[in-house]
Amino acid sequence: MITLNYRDSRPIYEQIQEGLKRLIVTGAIAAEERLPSVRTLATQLSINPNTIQRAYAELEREGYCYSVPGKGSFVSGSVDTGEKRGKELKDHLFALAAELKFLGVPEEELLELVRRAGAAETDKKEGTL
Amino acid sequence: MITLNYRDSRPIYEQIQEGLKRLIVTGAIAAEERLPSVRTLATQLSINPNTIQRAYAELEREGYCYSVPGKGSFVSGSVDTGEKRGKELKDHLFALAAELKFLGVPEEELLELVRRAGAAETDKKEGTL
DNA sequence: CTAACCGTACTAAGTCACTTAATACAGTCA
DNA sequence: TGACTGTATTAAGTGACTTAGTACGGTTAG
Repeated sequence: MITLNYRDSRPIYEQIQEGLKRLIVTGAIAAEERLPSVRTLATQLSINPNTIQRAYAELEREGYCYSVPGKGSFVSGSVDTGEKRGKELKDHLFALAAELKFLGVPEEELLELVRRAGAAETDKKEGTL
Repeated sequence: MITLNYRDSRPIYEQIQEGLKRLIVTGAIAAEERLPSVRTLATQLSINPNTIQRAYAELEREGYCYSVPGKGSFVSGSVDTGEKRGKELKDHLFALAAELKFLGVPEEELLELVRRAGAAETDKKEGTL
C-alpha cells in the first residue's frame, strides 16, 4: 500500500517512488512482476497520471524497474532484493553512527540500540498495494 | 562554518537552521553566547536578511535560541549539548537498523559498521562560523 | 541626545518546482 | 477493432522560497 502525505514537504512523485522502491526491495512485488499502469495507479491515488509517470521514470533511471510501451512497467530482475537499497541504508547508518559518536554518545549504547532493533518483524509482510 | 548548497532541494533557511543547530549542539557556540545578527550573517552569506530571520525564528521555536529585540539572538542555556538532537538521532538509528535487519542484513555486519564509524573525528572542531 | 546597531514586521514581486489538465501518438493484445 | 499500455508535449495553476524595500521600537556606545 502506498500512502500519500500531502503535508509532507517532499513532492508526491517522490513519495510514490519511495513507496514502490520499498515494495520492490522487500519483495512485496516480485521481480518481473508487472507494476500497476500509470493510469490505474493515478486513479487509485486520485492524482494525475503525469505524476505517476514521473515516479516510474525515476525508478527506471535508478534501475528498479523497466517499461515496455504497450505492455506495462515491470520490476527489474536484477534488483537483488535488499541489495541496492541496503547499500544506501548502510551508508546512512554509518553516517548516523559517526555523528552520534561525535556528540559523545558511547559506542556501547549505539551497539545496544542496533541489537534491540527489529525484534518484532514477523507479521509485517503485505502485498495489498 | 555554514555552507550553503544551492543545488540542494532543501530551502536555504533550513540549511542555515541545520547548520546553526549543529554548531550549538556540538558546543561550537556556547550557551548564552551571542549569534551573529541577522543582517551580519545575511551579508556574510550573501543572502537576504529575511531568510536568516526565518531560520532564527525556527530555531527559537525549537528552543535552541532566544532573541532579545535591540540586543541580539542568543543560544539557549537549556540546550544540553547533544542531548536533544541525540535523542532524535538515536531514534533514527534504531529505525534504520530495524529496516536493515528486515532486509536480511546480519546484525554483526551492522555492529561492525557502528564500530568503524567516526574513527577520524579529532580535527573537526571549528569555531569560525 | 544621537547615531548605529539590534530584532521584528509587513507588503510586493519574482522565481521555480510541483502538479494538473488535455491531448496526442505508437505499441500490445484479446 | 477497441481497449488497454507507455510516452510526449503544451499550457496553466498553485504554493513555497527568496528577494527587496520599508518601517518601527529597543539597546548601547559616544
